[in-house]
Amino acid sequence: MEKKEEQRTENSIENAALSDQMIPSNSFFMPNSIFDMPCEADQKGSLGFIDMLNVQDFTSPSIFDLLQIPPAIPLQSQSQPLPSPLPLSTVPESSEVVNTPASPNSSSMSSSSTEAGNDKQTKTVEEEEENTKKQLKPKKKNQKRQREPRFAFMTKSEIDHLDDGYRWRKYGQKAVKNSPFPRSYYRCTSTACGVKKRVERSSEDPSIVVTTYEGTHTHPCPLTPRGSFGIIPENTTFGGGGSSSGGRAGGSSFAIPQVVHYQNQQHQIQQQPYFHNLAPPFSFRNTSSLLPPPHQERPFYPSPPPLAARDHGLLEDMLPSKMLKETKGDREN
DNA sequence: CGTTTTTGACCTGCGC
DNA sequence: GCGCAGGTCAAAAACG
Repeated sequence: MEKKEEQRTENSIENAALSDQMIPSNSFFMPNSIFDMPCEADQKGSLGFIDMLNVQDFTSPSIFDLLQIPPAIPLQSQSQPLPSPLPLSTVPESSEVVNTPASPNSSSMSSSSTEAGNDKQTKTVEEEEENTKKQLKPKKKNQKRQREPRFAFMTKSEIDHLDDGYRWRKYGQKAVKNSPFPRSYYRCTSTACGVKKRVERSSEDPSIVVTTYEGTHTHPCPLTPRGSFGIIPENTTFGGGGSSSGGRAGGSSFAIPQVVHYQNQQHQIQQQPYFHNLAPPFSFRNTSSLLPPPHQERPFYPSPPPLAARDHGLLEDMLPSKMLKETKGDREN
């Protein structure tokens, strides 16, 4: 049983989150860039954090495109150099993570999902809707449950449920084996959107919240009065406009998102450096001290801005020195 | 009153 | 086939 236990333990988080991707460590996706992009998103409809991740098709080019991310891009954008309407035709989701950092700076947040995706990605939004609905009820029969591409983030936060601009409804909570913290399951409240997300705290570091997004939003961010990132609305995280899930999770918090490396085979969450440049773009509750003036919109940097300078100070204030070391080390690599 | 959270039960997948 | 753990459902409760 021990073995099993170990395995399970290891999987607890990875399962939750991953298995699907490999995200290059030293480059989540440059908050500076992505979160600054909202300048554009802002004008067109405002994209939320998740939008950036999954729904790059509404108006602006995918962040991944912007970031010059090669092949391995999340969700639909994968192999889609240009923005296109949701229903991508046939995205050969090569499932495997083909992370090929285009450049040292390119943040390739690959997504690729191994398990799921294939079908859905080829379906139309409507189909997806139906599919989602069906899954809610009749499912439970044959056929393996299909899973969508997933993205996992490690976030240094006091609260479990971070605002990301979308509205989520909690539909379940489960105790995780070998973890004192339960895992919460959320679903996007938008009827046509079957995106889910799981939130759990790392048993190793309670201050870290592992958020796993699964699926692709089929709608623009509902909240975000004015863009999601970049502009930092008060009391907003991830540019979300306000509250999510009823906002009951409220409370003060700060969060430092960090992409987790989920390696299928290694089953290991690498304690990657929390965002190298997590400063501004990422807005978190009560982090005003870390943020630039709310009105300050930042231009999108095609290439990483002065990150090195940035993550210093901020990071050191918030992260364990150990992590910083790792961060540095990672960066040097 | 509508929406969201809570929570126990049920379903599913997987390893043994 | 069995048991375990993850994931989801759905009724009840809580909240605004």
